[in-house]
Amino acid sequence: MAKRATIRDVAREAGVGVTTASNIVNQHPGSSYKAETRGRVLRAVQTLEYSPNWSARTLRTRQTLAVGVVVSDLLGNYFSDLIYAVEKRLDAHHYQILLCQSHGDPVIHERQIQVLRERNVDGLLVQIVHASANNALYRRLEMTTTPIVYFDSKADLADMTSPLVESNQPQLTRLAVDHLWKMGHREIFFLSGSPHHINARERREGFLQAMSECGVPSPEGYIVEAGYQEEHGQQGFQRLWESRKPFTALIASSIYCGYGVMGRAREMGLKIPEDFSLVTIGGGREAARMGLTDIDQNPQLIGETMSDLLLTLLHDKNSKPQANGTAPTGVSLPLHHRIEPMLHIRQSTQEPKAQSRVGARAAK
Amino acid sequence: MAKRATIRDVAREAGVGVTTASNIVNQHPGSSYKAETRGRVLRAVQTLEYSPNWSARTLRTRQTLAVGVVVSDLLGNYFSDLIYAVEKRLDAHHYQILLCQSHGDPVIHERQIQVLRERNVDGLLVQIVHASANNALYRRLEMTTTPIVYFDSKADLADMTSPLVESNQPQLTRLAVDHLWKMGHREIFFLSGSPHHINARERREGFLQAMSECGVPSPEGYIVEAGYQEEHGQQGFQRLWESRKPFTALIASSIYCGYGVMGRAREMGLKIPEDFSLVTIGGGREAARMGLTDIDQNPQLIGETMSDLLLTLLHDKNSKPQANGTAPTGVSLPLHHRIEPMLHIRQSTQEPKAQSRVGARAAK
DNA sequence: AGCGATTATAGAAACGTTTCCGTTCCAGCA
DNA sequence: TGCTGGAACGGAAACGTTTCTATAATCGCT
Repeated sequence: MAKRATIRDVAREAGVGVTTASNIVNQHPGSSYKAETRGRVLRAVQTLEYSPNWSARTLRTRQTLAVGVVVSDLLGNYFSDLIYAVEKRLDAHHYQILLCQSHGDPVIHERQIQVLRERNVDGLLVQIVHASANNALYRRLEMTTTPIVYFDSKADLADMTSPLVESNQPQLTRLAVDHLWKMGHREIFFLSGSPHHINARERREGFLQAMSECGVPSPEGYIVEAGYQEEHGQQGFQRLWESRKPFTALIASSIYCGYGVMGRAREMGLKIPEDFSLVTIGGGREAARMGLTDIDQNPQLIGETMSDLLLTLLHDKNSKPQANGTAPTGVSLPLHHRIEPMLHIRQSTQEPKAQSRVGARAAK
Repeated sequence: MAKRATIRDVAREAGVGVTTASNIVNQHPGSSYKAETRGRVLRAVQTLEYSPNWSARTLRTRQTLAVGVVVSDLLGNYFSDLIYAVEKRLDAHHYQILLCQSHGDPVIHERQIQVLRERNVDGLLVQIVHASANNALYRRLEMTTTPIVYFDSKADLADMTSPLVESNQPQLTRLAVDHLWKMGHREIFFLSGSPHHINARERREGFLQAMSECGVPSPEGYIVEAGYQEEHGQQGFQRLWESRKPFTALIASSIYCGYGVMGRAREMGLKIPEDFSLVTIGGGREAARMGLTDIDQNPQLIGETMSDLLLTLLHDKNSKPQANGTAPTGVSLPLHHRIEPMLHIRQSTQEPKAQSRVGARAAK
């Protein structure tokens, strides 16, 4: 291919100065040119198939119109839904997204962020993973002027200045409890995620509070340590089963956990929802397909919120305090955004039949 | 934040020339420096927290280490699996990926590619959508020196010079037919995708051939026009049902189509696999979860293949013929890569019981 | 006619690299 | 001693923009 035309070529072709060409091409505000000149330049652009060199432009303007997105993994549709929304939103504002996966490794996580910053991205969207292990990283990032929006979880940091978007974690379990309780369930067990995970702890809190408010004296007994994966669901269900505790409803920490429960239940000849009801958390479209009552985290809305926050940060750098110590001068936008989850009632929950308390029957 | 240090700052701090600093920082091959000088420079880099300005570097070297990925949509896990693999592979070679969605709109599709090219990406991975509508676009891209790997479908172009990776389309249906036939099924219907889609046509061909080879005289009668979405599955199944044709097995064009079938079947009181067997195409993990016998397109392998192809193109630009007309000088790599699908046998298929030919029973 | 104000245009600097090309220094050798 | 050649290093050009500053032209108005 012939060498790409430069702005100088355009200027020469149109018989104008390079400033003129540049201003006209970029529709520089506050510059006035005769229609005829403008026409000549535009025609030159056409004939030479000129398009500006992005590197040169960003070198000069220090604006890449790119934002980095760091996510642990793209597997599963939670993050792909989220990124779907982010891409759509940012694209509308002519921002490109640079996608990175950290595969759950704190070291890679940090490296990816580092690389993105060296690439001069205008902003970052980073999932918070291993809040404790990466604490130093997040603290360092806070010293930076790079606009950042975090998501999915909280960092251990006391005074964050960057906004954070996540699900209203306690509400996830609370919605599930309320739904089941209203249906008449009284023995509701929660197969919780790993206790190391702060989100899991919050969901646990939500569960305990909701149960308390319903009048359950010591709800702690209704928590089963499980995890987010299918095997955790299996193991958790197994343990619950062997404990002989009676139950009529289960809340699974994730849809995978839910699958584990369903698998074991089937093996044991138990039917859902006839023998017990099941609510999953964050199952998305997959839960819909499976007819599972589910608490929707609304990843799309999360993505949109993140994008909007980042866009305002990008648009008005002042909203983030500069690291040199001066106070924020712009509008201070709220830092912690909790996206409200939604309950989708489907076929995996129904009113309990008194005689079908699973554990009780097993204990007979 | 203080202004970022430049290579000149490093040079000054280390008391060397800027060339020296640059060479040492980049470990420029074929340059020899005293260990002591190297030490001084490296130390300066540390103290100044120097990291090179990416735009300036790119401007000079014309290498962005970025590749653009254009995909119709991130919804569903086919593409997220694919991109998961792509990101992983390219990241290992220090390439970043710029992600775009075209939302199935040919105009946006073209714009995205345009934008990416203007950003001087080193290469492109583009899904072929609307092969006919975008024909001119693909032809134009072929005139370009930008390394490109296409995927997911074929363009209508006669002489492509860029490699293309896709599933072995006919094999998708053939595998399904073979599996069902071996199990003893004889009345196998294919709920096909939209006939405008070239992939659907090829899958149809595969189906017809496979059926012929099994000895079915006129297999055309076993094709039901449906589509890829859930409602298409519903409608297709409905029509099949109303046609009263007997069948013992169905092949669904996609997992969504399969869901549609399952939904209607349930409403009609039909059980899978007792009343008829069902095979879906490209259901991935979701099919595994649902216990559906499925033809796996292996998106991960597709992603890896694409990445590897692009990497060789990037590494050895000669493998792509230059647009100036000279013949390709490098190794000519095969252009059309068909990834072999895999059959996963699960619970949605079983041997047919002679008395349960669905349509026949309905006709009684 | 003269003059400031506005409009229309251009030249050249600056952004931060990499790299071409050149210089210095010194050991080795005839 | 004079010369060669390689090792070690530095100056400055070039990449293609945007933008600062300057200049020529036009115009309204006294």
